[in-house]
Amino acid sequence: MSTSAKNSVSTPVDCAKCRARVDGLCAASHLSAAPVVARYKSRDRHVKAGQDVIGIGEPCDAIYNLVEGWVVLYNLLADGRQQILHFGLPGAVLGFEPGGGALATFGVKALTDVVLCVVPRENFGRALRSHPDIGMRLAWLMSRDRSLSFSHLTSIGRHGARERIAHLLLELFIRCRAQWPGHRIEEMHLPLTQEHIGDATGLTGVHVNRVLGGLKRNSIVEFHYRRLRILDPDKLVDAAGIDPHLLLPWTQRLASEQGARGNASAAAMAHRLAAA
Amino acid sequence: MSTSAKNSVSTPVDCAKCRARVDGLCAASHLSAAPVVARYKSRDRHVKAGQDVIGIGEPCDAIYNLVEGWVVLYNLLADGRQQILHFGLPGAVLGFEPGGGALATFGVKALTDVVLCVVPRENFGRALRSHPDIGMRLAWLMSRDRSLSFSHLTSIGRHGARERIAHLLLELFIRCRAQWPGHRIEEMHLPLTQEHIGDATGLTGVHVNRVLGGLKRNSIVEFHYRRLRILDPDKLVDAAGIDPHLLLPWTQRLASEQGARGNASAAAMAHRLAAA
DNA sequence: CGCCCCGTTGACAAATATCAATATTTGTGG
DNA sequence: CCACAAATATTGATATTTGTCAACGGGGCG
Repeated sequence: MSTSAKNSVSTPVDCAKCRARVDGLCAASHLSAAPVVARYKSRDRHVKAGQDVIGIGEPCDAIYNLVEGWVVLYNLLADGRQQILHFGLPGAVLGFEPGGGALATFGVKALTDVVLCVVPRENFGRALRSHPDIGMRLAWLMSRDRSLSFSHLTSIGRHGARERIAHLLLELFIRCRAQWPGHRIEEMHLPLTQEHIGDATGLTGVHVNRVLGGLKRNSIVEFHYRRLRILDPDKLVDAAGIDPHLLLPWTQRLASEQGARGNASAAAMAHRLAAA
Repeated sequence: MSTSAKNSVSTPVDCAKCRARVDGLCAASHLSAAPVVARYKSRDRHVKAGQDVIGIGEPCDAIYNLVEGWVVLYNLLADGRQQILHFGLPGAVLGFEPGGGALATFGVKALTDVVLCVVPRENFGRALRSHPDIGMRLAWLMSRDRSLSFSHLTSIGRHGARERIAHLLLELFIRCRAQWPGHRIEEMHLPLTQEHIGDATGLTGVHVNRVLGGLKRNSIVEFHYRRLRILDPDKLVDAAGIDPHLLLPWTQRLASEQGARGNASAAAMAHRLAAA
C-alpha cells in the first residue's frame, strides 16, 4: 500500500525559475530564500500520478517543496472511503508535521506527475536557525492553510451540496489563476474526477454528478472529464454562498501574499468576478 | 455587533506561572521564551464570556496569547447560523492572520471570562527577528492547528452524527486533561451548550440532543448542562470511529509537544483510554 | 416567584446516500 | 486509424439521515 518508494532525481530543479519562489517557502519577502534553500536541499524527487508522496503513518524525515504538479492531502477511513483535506499546488510545503519527525497523520498523494525539492530535516533545522525569515514564512504558510481549512469546515459543515461544490470549484479556479495567470475562464484543466470533488466536499460521487448537472442547466459551470468551464462567474460566486462583501479578502487569502503581483492579481480576479 | 471594546488590564499576568508556557508560544524548547515575550508584550486584556475577542473583519493589529479561559473560533453565515472552527484553550495564539495586519477572516469569541497577553504586531516582528525559535514555535503551533482542523474535516465530511459528536467530546476531554491533569473522568466541566456542539459538528442542536440521548442510553457518555461524564472510554473511542491503531498519534497531536511531560501525559491518557 | 436559557420530544419534510444499470470518454495496443 | 478495455460519468428507484417546526419541561438566577 505504501507506494512511496523513494524514486529519485533526474534533471535537477533550477531554483532560478522554481515555482516555490512564487508562492512557497522560497518567496520570503526580505531575503530571497531561494539560494538559502538551495544550499540545504539534498536532491529532487519525482513521483508519478497516483502514487503516495507520503503515506499515512510514514515517518517524516524531510521537508518537501512542491515544485511542479498537484498533490492531494487526504485521510483514509476504516471502510476505504477517503476525505480530501487540501489540494496542494506548486509552492506547497509538505512533510512539516507537528511533533518533529513524527509519523504523518495524513497522506499526500500525487494527482499529476510531480516534482519535489527535498530538504532533510536536520538541514532544515539549520537553515531555520541561520535564516529566521524562513521560520516566519513557514508559520505564515501554515496559517494560510489553516484558514483555508477553516473555510472548508464552514462549507462542509453548514452549506448544502450545491454551495459546497461551487465553493470548491471557485477556490480551485482562483488558486490556479494566481499561479498560471495565462488561463482563460472558458476552458481550464483540473486534474480531478467528480469522485475527487465528492471526497473533498463530503459528498458522494453520484450526488456530485447530479449537482453538477444542475449547475450546468443553470449555465453556471460545467465540469466534465477534468475540464472546467465557468459560464457565469457572478452566479458561481452566488451559488458558492460567499458574502460578496467577503469575496476580496477571501481571494486574497487564496493567492500568494502581500507581495505586489500576488495581491494585484488576486484583487483583479476578485473584481472581475464581482463586477461584470 | 462588534463587541470587542478594548477592555483592558487590571492584574498583570505573572509570566512565571503563565499557562502559555505549558502549551503556547512561550513553551519554546531551546530558550525559555517567556521572558522574551514578556519583554515585548504591551499589556493584558480581559474579556467577558460571550464577548468577541476579535470580530470578523476587524483588523488584527496584535498577537494575543490566551492565558486563561476558553475561546471559540467561528465563522458566521448570511442567515445567522455559525460554524465553530476551533476551541482555543490556554496557550492558544490568536490574531496571527495570513497577510500581516489584514482583516480577520474569522471571529474569536470568549466562551468563559478570558485573560490575554497582548503583543503588538511591530513588537512581535522584532521579537521574531531576535529570537528565531519563536518563529519555529509559531509554525509548529499553526501546523498543529491545521492538523486538528483536518481531523475535523474528516469527521464532518465522512462520519455520521454519532461519530462526530463522540469525536468532539473525546478531543475536548483529552485536551482538557492535557492542561489540567487533575480532573476525573466522572465529572468534567465543559463551558459549552449542546448548541455549541452542533455548531462545531455541522449538526442542529436538536439533532445533537437526540444523539446524546442515544449515547447516554448506551452508557457511553453523558453531557448535560455543561457537565461531561464519560461512562465508558473504550466505547467512546469506538463510537468516535477512530482507528485504535491511530489513537496514540492522535492523542499526541492534541497534547502539548515533544517535551517530556506533554508526551508522557498524552500517552498515558491514550493507554488508559485504550486499555481498561 | 417568575423569567429565561437550555434541553427534550414528536411529527413531518428535505437532503443525501445507496444500489444498480447504462452511457460516455479516454487510453492502449494492434 | 480502429477496436477494445478501463475509467469515469449519468440516470433512476429507493432507503437513510438529518433538518425544521412546534410545543413543552426543568433548572438556575434575579
